[in-house]
Amino acid sequence: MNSSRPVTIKDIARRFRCSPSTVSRALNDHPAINEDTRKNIQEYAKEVGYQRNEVSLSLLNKKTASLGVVVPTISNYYETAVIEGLHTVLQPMGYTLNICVTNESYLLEKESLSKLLSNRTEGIFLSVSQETYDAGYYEHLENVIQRKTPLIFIDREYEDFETSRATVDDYHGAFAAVEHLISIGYKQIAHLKGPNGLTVSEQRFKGYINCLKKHNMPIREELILNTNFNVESAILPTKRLLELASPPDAIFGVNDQVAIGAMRVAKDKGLRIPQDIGLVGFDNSPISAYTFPSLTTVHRPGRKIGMEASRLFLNQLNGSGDFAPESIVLPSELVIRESSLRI
Amino acid sequence: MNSSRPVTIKDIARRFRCSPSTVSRALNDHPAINEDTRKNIQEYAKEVGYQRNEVSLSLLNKKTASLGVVVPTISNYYETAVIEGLHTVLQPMGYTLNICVTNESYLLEKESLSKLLSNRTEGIFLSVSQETYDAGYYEHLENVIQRKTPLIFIDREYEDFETSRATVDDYHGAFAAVEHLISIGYKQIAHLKGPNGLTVSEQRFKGYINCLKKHNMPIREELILNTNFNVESAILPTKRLLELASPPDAIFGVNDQVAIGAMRVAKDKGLRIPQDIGLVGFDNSPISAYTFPSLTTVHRPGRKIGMEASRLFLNQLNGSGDFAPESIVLPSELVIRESSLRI
DNA sequence: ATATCGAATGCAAACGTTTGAAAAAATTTC
DNA sequence: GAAATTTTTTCAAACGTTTGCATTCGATAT
Repeated sequence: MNSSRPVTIKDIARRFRCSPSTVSRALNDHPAINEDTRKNIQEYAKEVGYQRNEVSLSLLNKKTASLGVVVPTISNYYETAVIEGLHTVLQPMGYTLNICVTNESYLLEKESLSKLLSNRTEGIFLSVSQETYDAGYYEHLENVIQRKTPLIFIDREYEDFETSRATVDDYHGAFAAVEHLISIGYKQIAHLKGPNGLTVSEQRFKGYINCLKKHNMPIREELILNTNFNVESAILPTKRLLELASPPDAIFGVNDQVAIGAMRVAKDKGLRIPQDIGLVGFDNSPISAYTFPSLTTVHRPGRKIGMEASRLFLNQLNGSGDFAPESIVLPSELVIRESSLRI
Repeated sequence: MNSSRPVTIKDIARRFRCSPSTVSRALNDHPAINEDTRKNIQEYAKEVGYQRNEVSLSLLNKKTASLGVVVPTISNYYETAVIEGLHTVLQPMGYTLNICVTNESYLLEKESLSKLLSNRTEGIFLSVSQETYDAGYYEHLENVIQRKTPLIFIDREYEDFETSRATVDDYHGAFAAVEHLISIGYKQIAHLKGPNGLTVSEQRFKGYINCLKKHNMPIREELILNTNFNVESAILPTKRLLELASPPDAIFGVNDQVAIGAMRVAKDKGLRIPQDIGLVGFDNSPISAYTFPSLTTVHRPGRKIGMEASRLFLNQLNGSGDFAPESIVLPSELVIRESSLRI
């Protein structure tokens, strides 16, 4: 029972009738320690499985080597890709990642951040939740900034903070996607938009609109409907689109999930893709290459985003006092597959 | 610059010319504190954004409220589902999850565990890496057990440890999958096996073998090839299978990824699925429902596994001294789709 | 024999918080 | 106005580790 208490430096000191300082120095190969003492102590420590209590060190040095990652969800491919990217860079540097999932809830986001600050996390990667944006609150962020804890926005962001951020060029990706549909010859292009207010949604929406404008195509309000980033949320809106008197001949979904939902509905209605209706998604999730027909989409480099975000964090950390926030915008890339290739 | 140092209880005490104890008690609504004092201190604390240093508390109470999750990867659907399940139960209880990715490497696994122990993590969920099993080392685990840190195995496990574990009934899932193929009328059923040694691989393999035996079907060694759980690793083995003088008329893949890899190769060879060759996977990952044809598979309840594992952890934590490890085995369930439905 | 030096070790403070026990202050009682 | 009582506050130790400075102990040089 008692054996479960971890061995401390004091325990070892008692055993050798010496002071904790000596043990500490012996374990850390301090030169001023007698060779024999050092060897004996190190051997004994190994034998009893001594493991330095990093908590006490954290307190002493005010360094925790832990970072917070606050994301709306981890069940999407993209988010895990980002986390993997963060991991790739930061785990080898000794950082520990504390993953917090907000489920798109403002309250959970607030609590997560508060918890991370209490735990003296050394940096926070944040992709804000949908509710947060809707609510328009950002006191919980003020808090982080006041602490001068490096805060890196990932993808979803607030425009009005002096922080670093890593985002994908959603605007041009969307623009390219829609332009591709136009070039194929689609005339009535609908958009299944993401939730209002989020930068991601709005940028893609803007790309859609501006591309239509550029090509002098009419913007039909009834062809723009909101969805929620997941498959289910696309079902009803797509049905409504296809039941219109003048239905669209192509749909640009805010992400792959939504496009796949639309694909389902279209197939159920007996429409042929891409002959009767063209489809484009966004994300280039692995699944998009295996749907039937395979889905034209816009590649979003999640792993790279994670790695870039790490870099931004490290820059801010090592930056001397006069730190200037950086914004990294990675290009997105159109991936043309079958779902839009009407000949 | 200086403003970034977090406000401490001592700072507040100085401000009110009182002792830290008073501040601490005031903040914690201790009854023995004067109402006015309490209010003033609380107000001021809020104003300056005081946030309790949990690190110091961890040291004092020997409780860190953090748990380790050590997994080979997070880029598969199943793993993230498990993590989500863990999250669902444990985040509301105030636990923080430290995710460590081993990339199937023994060394990384060892280091991760060591780090988690040093950080005085209160429990560890472990899905052992492939290399670890191959190497046969388990000293790093002895260490965890010696510390009496609750260790919960997830899916991949060692047989010979007295720990709790949550696994899916791979054996019967595989058995059902193969039996389904047989019932449809497939005669030459190949198996793309996972890496040798891992329980997951071996159980599914055993299900495959025993089902063939039960139905008096010959076991052809050349129809059993190893893969690595990912799409790419299935390509070559499948090619070899299809180039045999007497090729299989069905393939049971160790997971969906592998089955999808096989599907790719089969289609490239001009084979029709399920008419010319039947395919079954394992996992019921979201992608499996959207491949063409959709993939027959075995559902593996990742979220549930995560939640059950949490329960096991909590049991062990709250259990009085005489703790007996539990093994939870969740049933897997055959999901029949198009890839095996030859009429 | 004593001063000097170098090597090895110990002391004490610090990180931020909580908490039982003691002390101080305020209030009540006679 | 003093004693008793209650309310409020402070003291000190503890958690585990590191580290500048002081100390001790031999040994060497004078």
